[in-house]
Amino acid sequence: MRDFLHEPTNVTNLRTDRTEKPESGRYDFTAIEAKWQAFWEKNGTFRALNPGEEGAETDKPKFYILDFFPYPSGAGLHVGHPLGYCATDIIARHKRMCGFNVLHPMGFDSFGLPAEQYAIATNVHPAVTTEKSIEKYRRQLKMFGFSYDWEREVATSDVGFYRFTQWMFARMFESWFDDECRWTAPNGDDTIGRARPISQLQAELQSGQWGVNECFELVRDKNDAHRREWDDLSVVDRRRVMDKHRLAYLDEVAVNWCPALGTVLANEEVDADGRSDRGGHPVFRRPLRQWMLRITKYAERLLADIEPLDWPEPIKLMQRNWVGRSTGAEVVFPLADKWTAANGEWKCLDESVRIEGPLSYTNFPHAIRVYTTRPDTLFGATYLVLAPEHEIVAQVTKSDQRDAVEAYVAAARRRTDLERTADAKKKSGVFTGAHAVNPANGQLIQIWVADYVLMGYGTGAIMAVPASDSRDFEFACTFDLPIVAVVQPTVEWIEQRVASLAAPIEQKTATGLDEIARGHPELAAEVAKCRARSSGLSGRTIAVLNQKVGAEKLIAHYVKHPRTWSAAFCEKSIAVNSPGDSDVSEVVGDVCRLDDMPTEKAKAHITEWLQTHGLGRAAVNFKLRDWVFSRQKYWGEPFPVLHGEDGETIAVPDADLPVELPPMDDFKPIVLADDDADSPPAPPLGRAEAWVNVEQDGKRYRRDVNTMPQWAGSCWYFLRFVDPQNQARFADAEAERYWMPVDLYVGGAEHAVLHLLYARFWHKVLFDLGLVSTAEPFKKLFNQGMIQSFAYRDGRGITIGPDMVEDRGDDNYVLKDTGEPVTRIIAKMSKALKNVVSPDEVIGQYGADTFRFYEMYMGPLDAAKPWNTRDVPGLFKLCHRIWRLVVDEYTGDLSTSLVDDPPDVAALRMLHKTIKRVTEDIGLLKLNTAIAALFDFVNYMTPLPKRSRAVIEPFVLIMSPFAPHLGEELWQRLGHHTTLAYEPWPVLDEKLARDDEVEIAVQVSGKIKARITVAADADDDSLRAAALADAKVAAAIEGKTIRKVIVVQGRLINIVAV
RNA sequence: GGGCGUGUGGCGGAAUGGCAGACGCAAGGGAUUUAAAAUCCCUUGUCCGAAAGGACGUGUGGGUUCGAAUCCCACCAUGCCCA
Repeated sequence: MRDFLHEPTNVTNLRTDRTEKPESGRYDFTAIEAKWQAFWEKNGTFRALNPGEEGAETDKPKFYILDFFPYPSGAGLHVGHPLGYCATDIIARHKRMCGFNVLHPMGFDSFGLPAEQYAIATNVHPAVTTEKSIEKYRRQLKMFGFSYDWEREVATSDVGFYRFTQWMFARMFESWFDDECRWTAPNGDDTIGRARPISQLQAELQSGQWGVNECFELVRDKNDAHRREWDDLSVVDRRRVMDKHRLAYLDEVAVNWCPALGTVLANEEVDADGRSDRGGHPVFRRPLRQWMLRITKYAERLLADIEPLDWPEPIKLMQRNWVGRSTGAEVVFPLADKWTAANGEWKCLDESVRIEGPLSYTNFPHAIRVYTTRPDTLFGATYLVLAPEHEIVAQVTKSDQRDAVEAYVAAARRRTDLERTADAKKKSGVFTGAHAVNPANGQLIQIWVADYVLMGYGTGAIMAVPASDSRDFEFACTFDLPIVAVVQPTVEWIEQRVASLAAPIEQKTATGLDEIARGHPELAAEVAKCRARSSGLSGRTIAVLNQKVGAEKLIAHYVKHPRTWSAAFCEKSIAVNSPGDSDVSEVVGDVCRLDDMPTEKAKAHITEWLQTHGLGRAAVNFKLRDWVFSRQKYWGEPFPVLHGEDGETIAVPDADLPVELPPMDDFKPIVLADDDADSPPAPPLGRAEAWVNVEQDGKRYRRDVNTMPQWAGSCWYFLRFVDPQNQARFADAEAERYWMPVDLYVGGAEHAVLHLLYARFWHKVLFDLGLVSTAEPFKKLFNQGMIQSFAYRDGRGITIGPDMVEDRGDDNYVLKDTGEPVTRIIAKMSKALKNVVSPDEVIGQYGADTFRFYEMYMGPLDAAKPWNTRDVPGLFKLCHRIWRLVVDEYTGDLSTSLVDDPPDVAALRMLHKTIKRVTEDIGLLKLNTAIAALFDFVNYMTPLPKRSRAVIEPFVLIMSPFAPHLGEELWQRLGHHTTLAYEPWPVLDEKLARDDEVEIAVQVSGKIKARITVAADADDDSLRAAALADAKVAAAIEGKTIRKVIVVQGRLINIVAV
């Protein structure tokens, strides 16, 4: 029977009955969508023209609307990808109809690890698999009818694209960052610090304007004692000076080395157990020579410039936290066996050391330098902790501790940063046997090694103030190190501590409160009373406690016995015990006194004291690290540099770009034993001998065998979209000035920090070098939510995919096999759960317009929401109903209800209300409620016997951004001969969008008692009178006195009566 | 462990200080049909009630306000990001 129905001839024969619909009148989405996609492509409907191109209307305002471009994986799109694409397409189409020149491009982020892994797994070259994946994505994307200008498509792995990625890298290699450059940018911003061509640095040095010190740092002061002149430097040293300043530089840095994969991994490619994301192989921290980008130089500007951007506040916050700016001080802790402070002066016991000039933070041998955000707590620094990698560890360790320290350092190397800091409870560490001098009070303090201190932050050493830092507190408790309170806790904090110490009384332990009670007999009595009541301590009880004992006494107790409170007070407050009554006779010079100072003042005061005595200096620190920019992979951009045999590294001349990735049959990395932490990396490119060895100007060089990370191409692809065919430059300057910045950038929040931060940094370098016109690339950012899927959970809490579960209706779900009931939950789409939905099926069954409607109607664009296939037919029905507003399904002609008569006022009102709602909601990216407005319009129109063309035509226009194929088809059937893509957006008549009469709720003392209908423009007095005149209202206020009447225009009236 | 977000009918959601549940799905009823699908119309938060009507109701508990889903505090649950 089914087969029979699918026979086209038989179907035709069956169509004798009037209820069978002839071909011409049906909503045939397959034919319609194919027809209009072909039409748009053939007519170049969505070609965006650059200034200077024939036909370009540069007088129009521009709108650059961009999606996060996808990574083309082998699996193809799932329904999560197009969510943002549908939204941007609606905006783009709306903007076109509002008279904007719209740039709306699409491309592919096609270099990177997943493609390479896929290629290795299938043993097919990544170039081949990537091209296939892109074709699949392109075909899928085209099914949706997106109005991309496909002639602007780019792929980051195309040589025509990555030659400019290389060119930009070369610019960074040949630039340095001038911290002190004050300049006014073309956009009018006054800025400090600028990337400049490195040739300018060389010129300044050559001319003798600037010099360098022993560390090859720049010295601008001609009288600096440590200054050396360019002319006095050897050729090698001159080269070192240059290399030290480049924005792209080589350095030994600690990286995640995975021998089994033969490559370093990014932090996000390492899981919490210190194993590789792919394959679960061990990962080691070890120093390796890597390409680095000096993003830290831009930390201040990355922070400052994010402020005015129209980005979601949480994303801005995440970026700020990532940059992690903090202010504090760097402090010198002299080693106890090398220094004494006698007669008001530091004396070095190591006679081989000659100190030139006065002691200072940078001129203080045999000392440990720490960075702290809380220099005001220096008097509470009771020990020092070094990161296991700290170079001074071996030097300071005493012989009887050497074995223990070395074992500890070796073990720490096997742990990732994540592991080391994650488990805050289990503190580990080892004493070096050495001591340092606390410079504020002269006391000897122990030096420990512990892996909760990371080499990457600050100086790799910390001063531990257990009373003011929770990690130090736990560490001090674990190893029984001294705890001295130097900041007086606040009343609120003490109250909260009392509460949390008292809370467990009921259950088991009362030790915390007992400790307090021991110090204060009055309190002990109260505690006993509470315990007798066996109710624990409520907030009220604590208030009573405080009244009897007084918060001041509790605070004083904390200051004396911080350990008993089992928590550190880490906030800002008032300094105490600084120096308190400790013996400070050993201290150099005048004693620094901080007691009674608020934290900020104390910070400033001690920082100045440290500076004066050569023991420290004010410092700003960032969590942001320089960007590790090389990978030992095949499928990425080769570095456009050459390494000479003499150690010289030069950029490949621009004329020789691109440096093409050599074709290799064997593109796999050399993999090593899992635990071979010390083996050298062997990138695949190293095996391309013919490619690696080059000769230039008679000199032999080797190419760099690393490749760039996946982020590289995405740092600037939006610039290439502006002028994708340009062979001479990454983009024509005039076109760049016209289109940039991106007006709206839409994508998932998962790239919120890294991609967006890297792209901003990259853009700023280009900006400093005068290559682009805007300091920031993305004006407005919007994060679409994740599309989730349903899954099920059984009694044991195990998650089960939908294929195992039977839906018995009414939220009743059971296991197919056993009939065991399960509950429906919302989960991520994953292959493992088999709950991934492919757009191909949905579009095949219902069409692209229905798909677009559905995804936009699911809920707010930025919210995570579950895909529910069962809801899709509702939107399919909407397409049908819109169709029938215009077309007679039986004949295929225009509907007989469609008339040329002028519309009645009610219909006109409905139209203008709909225009208003849809227009406003599109502007706010609230596309779900915009579609609800379309539903309302259709619901209103459908039962009407006559529908005026004058309301239907504007409706077709405003629904067309959502369902463009349907829109175009209806527009054509309504007698128009051109695309509606550039038809002016219907003009709203505000007067018609508002009703003459409105229903107003009348409350009596906040409860609704009646509803009255009044003129929309009625004033307060007449509203009040109308409300009081209502019978139900009169009944409700019977016998009461009216205290107040609140009138909210157009909303409600509240009569307060008692 | 820290930060940020979310919590509303059977389900997705609407309302961001002013009539809670728009709109859609699902469910039920009716019209049409030989029948079904499709279509069109109606009902549908919970509880009490035959009905009229009433009470309750936006995770929980408190607070601010004439008025709170919306703002504040605490807690619970859940998601994301970072460590």
